[in-house]
Amino acid sequence: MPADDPSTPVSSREPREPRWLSTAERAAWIRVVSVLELLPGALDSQLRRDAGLTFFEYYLLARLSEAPNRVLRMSALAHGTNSTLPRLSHVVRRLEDRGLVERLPCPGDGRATNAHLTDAGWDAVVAAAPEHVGEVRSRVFDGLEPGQVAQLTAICDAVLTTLDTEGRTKAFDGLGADGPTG
Amino acid sequence: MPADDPSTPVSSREPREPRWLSTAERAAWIRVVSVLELLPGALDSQLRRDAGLTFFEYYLLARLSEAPNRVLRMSALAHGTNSTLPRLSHVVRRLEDRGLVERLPCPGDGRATNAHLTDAGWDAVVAAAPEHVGEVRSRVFDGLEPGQVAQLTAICDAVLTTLDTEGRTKAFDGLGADGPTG
DNA sequence: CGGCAGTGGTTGTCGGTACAACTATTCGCT
DNA sequence: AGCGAATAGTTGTACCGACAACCACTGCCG
Repeated sequence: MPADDPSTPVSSREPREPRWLSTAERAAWIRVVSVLELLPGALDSQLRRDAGLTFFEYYLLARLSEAPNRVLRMSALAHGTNSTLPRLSHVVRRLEDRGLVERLPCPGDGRATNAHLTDAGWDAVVAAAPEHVGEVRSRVFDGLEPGQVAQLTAICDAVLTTLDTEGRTKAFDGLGADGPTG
Repeated sequence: MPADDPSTPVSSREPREPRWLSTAERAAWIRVVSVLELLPGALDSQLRRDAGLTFFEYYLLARLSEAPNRVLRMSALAHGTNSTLPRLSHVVRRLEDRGLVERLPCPGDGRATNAHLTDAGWDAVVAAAPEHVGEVRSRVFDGLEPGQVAQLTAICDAVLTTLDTEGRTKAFDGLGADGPTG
């Protein structure tokens, strides 16, 4: 319990300890925190309202829709959605109950499970996509100038370097899942 | 249910419907989504591990620590944390159980409640701050060049324009809460 | 070919958030 | 005054995600 002067707000103390945030960094951070708090909620509620899907569910289905044969191993899907296997397992079970996805044992590796996007699942993503993309546009890109899009890409790449221990962001390099090779 | 060619991934179809994302926007968006997914988790787990606090709880306490007399009305606090009153009410109750915050009826407006940061609460934020700031640095700012910090600020401001229906980001302009004026 | 570490997934439980009622106080209007 | 509308918070429920324990299969190594 440091006995610092209690009349001074925590976050604006002098950098006696090295490495407090600079004024410019603080200004940026406050805004980043707001975006982290508000943007997921906005995306979630639009998708919920218009498609009955979570933001996470939507991206899961979208990932599957892009995969060869619309099939991906659970671990590859977890990787591709920046998620964990336990979380994914729960979500996929719910989606399976709704008929949007089905789980098949992976031929060639008895441990693995393949997730397959059903026709109903495909229809659901296709139906949800236009409005979702519209939301992303109106919430994010409409306010940005072209140069800022590139800046944003570079900034996120820099952040993901320390955050994304694997190369999750890098496309699914043909990690096709219908074969045993995995 | 559009009957689009099922062999084409949803997200790379031609812009027959206006307003699909451009290639550059898509590149940016994929990264933004990853950050939205990974960063909160990283911040949460560091704070949980080192201070027993949620990211949200930490920011709530930090906001209170910056307020005059360390007091804020619930609605002002909800506003300042980009949150809702129901959520805040639950969180504050838990923090009150832990002795970090106390709730007092607001003199002058019988409907309102003032949240007050206790000494224990102050100590908790002060103790948690250095490591949390270190985490923010290492996760976000260490990878950025000075120019990118300003870019990030501008980009978030643009996004928050459509997201932040009120001027939440703008500092608590002396919305002091110990008086009835609110 | 038999044990054993490592990999791939699933399940159980708990904490946290959203959403929808519901209560209590204040404000506006006549 | 006094009634209705609006404001400020709280509570209840249901769902989602984190974490830890657990099971099943594979692959290696003697």
